[in-house]
Amino acid sequence: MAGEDRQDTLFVASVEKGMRVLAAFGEERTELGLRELAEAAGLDKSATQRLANTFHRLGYLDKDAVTRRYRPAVKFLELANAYLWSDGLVRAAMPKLIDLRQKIGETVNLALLDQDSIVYAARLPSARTAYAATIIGRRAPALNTSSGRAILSLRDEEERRRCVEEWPMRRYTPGTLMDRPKILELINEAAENGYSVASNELLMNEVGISAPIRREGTARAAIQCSVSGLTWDRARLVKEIVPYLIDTAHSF
Amino acid sequence: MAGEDRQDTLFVASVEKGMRVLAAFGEERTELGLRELAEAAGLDKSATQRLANTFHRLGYLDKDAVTRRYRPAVKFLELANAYLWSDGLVRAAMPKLIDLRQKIGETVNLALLDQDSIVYAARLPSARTAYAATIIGRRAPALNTSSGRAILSLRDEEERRRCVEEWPMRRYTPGTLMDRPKILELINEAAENGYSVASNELLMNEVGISAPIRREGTARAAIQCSVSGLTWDRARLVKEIVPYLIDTAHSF
DNA sequence: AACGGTGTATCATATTATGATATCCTGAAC
DNA sequence: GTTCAGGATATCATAATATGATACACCGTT
Repeated sequence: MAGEDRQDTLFVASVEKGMRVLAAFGEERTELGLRELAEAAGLDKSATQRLANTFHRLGYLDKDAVTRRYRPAVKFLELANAYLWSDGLVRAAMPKLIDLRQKIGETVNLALLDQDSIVYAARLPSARTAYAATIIGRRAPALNTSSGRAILSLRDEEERRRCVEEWPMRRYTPGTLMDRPKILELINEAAENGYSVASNELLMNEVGISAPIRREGTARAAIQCSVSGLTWDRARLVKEIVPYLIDTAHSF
Repeated sequence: MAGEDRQDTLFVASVEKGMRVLAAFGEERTELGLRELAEAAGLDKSATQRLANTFHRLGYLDKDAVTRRYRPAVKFLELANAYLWSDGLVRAAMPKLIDLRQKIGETVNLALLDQDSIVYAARLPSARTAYAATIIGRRAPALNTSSGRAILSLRDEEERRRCVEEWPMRRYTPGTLMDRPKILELINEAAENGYSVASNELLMNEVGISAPIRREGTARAAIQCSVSGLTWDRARLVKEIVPYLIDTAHSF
């Protein structure tokens, strides 16, 4: 191939297609037939058939013998295990998260900043809550979470402003804050206080309080506590949770 | 291609090579240079270079700018998230695991049987423990775990015997039981009692107690409690943990 | 300064992955 | 019971890709 259509010989396009198949599954697509999978992955039907069959034979996708629909297999969890071993910050954080959850008796999570989102790498639920709030790997816009805002609060003002202007937002509840100036104000407030609070952003009646982890270079993680807005008010949070949260976040 | 070397047109070999690269990472290989990665994946150096570069561009591998070594990226967690949404049993189990952990105040896990191993799909640590015991995705031989034995206890005697004969074992501690007849005896005992106990198998001083989940067809999951062998004896376990464990396991 | 090992860049081409298409199967509608 | 539409499976000819080999650059060690 010549000119601008020259082949990129350091990129394996078949692998990219393959990963689009795996990435097609998620909260809203838990099992898919071939046609749906092709559509969700944006691929040709024949390619999807080959790729799905390949992943099935490799053990990454299960195929229902009756309905012929595909869904992720347990090997997906092994990939996550590899990540959890490779991230020194997650390894260092886990015992501290366990201690914190024991101490305050509420749900504790570890959020990592990844581009303009946060992704939960550890979830220590204290009591029953929505399933989405108990499993790792969930991604949410940084601007809409107390963790994202806490992490950004360690950036300088110019960069905070730029991030708030450019990064995406998403409404999860009627209470999700979509007002960018207000979000910037909350981030600046977090820079003052050392923690950030978000109410009803991802779940109704859920209050998230986060403190950024200061460790090695640009902050990319925060510890978050999650409590019920029905049983906690701001004063009580500041008194009973914030000191321990900040202590833990600063102990790295 | 003709004859027995005929191309398998439903299998994408490049994708298989790609997944070997991702699967090269794990507890003992948290970050790898190209040469190490090629060796671990059993691939040619050039192929490894292309595949690693591809995964890096797709966001699945991070590359250290200084050392040029690769390691898994956060997107691995998103793949796990997809699995956790797609497994109805894990979704159904989570609130029950949270309740059980609250009730007994000890670590609670959900183990899934996958071929001849168990893989942890949910981990609810109660107190500080080894990192390996707090993260999902870890795989262990079914025969060496209380969960594997509990699940097998629901199979008929003939199949139990066959599994104990054929499935692999692995020693983790000096206390890991490697005696197949003895393991079969413990599985039969679990069939009588409805739960299985394993001491010092994966970790020293750790006692695992598991009850199989009876739900839809062949049993493939168990709920496990993990306690310290230093503070619990068998009588106390039977009195204070087993009833709640079995109640939870039977509530599906 | 020399050398070995690792990572990067490039090459010619064999082989693979491709999109198109034919065929089969199944559930729904009539 | 028959027909039909849609989804899944199987197969094809070939364009394009992924390949292993190899040259080169760089860096740490001796």
